[in-house]
Amino acid sequence: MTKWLNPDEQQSWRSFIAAWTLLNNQLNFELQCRHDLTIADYEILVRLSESEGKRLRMSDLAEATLASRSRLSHQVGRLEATGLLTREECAEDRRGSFAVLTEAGWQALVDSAPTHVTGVRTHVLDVLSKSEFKALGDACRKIAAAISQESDQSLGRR
Amino acid sequence: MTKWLNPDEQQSWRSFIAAWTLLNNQLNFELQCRHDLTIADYEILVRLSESEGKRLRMSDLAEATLASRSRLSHQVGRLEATGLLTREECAEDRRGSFAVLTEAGWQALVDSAPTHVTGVRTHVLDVLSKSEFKALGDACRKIAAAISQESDQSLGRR
DNA sequence: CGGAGAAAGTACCAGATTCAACTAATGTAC
DNA sequence: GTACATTAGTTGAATCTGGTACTTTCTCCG
Repeated sequence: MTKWLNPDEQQSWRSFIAAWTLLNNQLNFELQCRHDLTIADYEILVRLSESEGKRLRMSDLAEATLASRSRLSHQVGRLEATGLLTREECAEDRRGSFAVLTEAGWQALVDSAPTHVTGVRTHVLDVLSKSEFKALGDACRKIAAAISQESDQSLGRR
Repeated sequence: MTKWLNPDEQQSWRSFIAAWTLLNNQLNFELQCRHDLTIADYEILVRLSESEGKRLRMSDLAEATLASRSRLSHQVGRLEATGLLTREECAEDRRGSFAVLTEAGWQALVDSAPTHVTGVRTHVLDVLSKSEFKALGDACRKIAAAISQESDQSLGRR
């Protein structure tokens, strides 16, 4: 028998959905308006910028950004078309390829990061106390960990 | 000058993104697998089911589900095609129309709700203590409220 | 070795989402 | 009451996403 959510739980759950949706829309809007980048683009640039040699294997990048391989492939294609990154083939594993940040990509990130970070600060950090934000982070860490772990298990069970 | 996120803040922020993304994927997967509904479909059915006469004006439904009008219009079209709801014209305002839950739509909701609620419980409520979940809800409420309020203001400023 | 199976990526296709343009009805101001 | 701006909602094209099938390369094990 299903145990339903009580009204409080329901409301919290809906707030979670609303917070994420509104936040994502807003941050995306700001980024797109001022720098012609989507959040997804931005995430990719960030991950590459943080990596050794400003490059990552496609799969690693997909995993880091929680995108499907297919989606990432399309997206990298687009970013390559606009010149923010390039693909390079991988010497050790000739099936593989790297996405590599170009100078233009790095510059795009440098330009857009202040917008994004300021957005996150304004809409999240400034709205919460330190402990509230920490609690949010902790809860989300647990949720993410639980799902990741579970899907590892079901993969293992195959 | 931009004030960057420190590593802890960064990590919490990324957990928030990860939690939402993984959760959404997972819940969507469960719903789609077993009931051939997306989360978005489900949300629409829920909102209609909660409304007077199991009907809502398109704009109200769009607002409730945080969807754009265009998106909602397409989506309602699809749900109409599968028979889960119908459109009815609005007598008071002849520009307007209602989305109305059909018997089949109600049944689809009755069937799928246990899957969804169980999913939310398993992946969220069971993973957190009562107070952790409450903290999550409270933080999200504040975030959502802040963004809504801000965009109201900027609308007002027009 | 060599053959079966797994992994990395891409390509293709179908479905979803956005954007801008559009129709039709309503509201408002003179 | 007629013209202008607003609002409700839809439409179609362009873009984005996700699933699956496919190619190439690697790995493992006999």
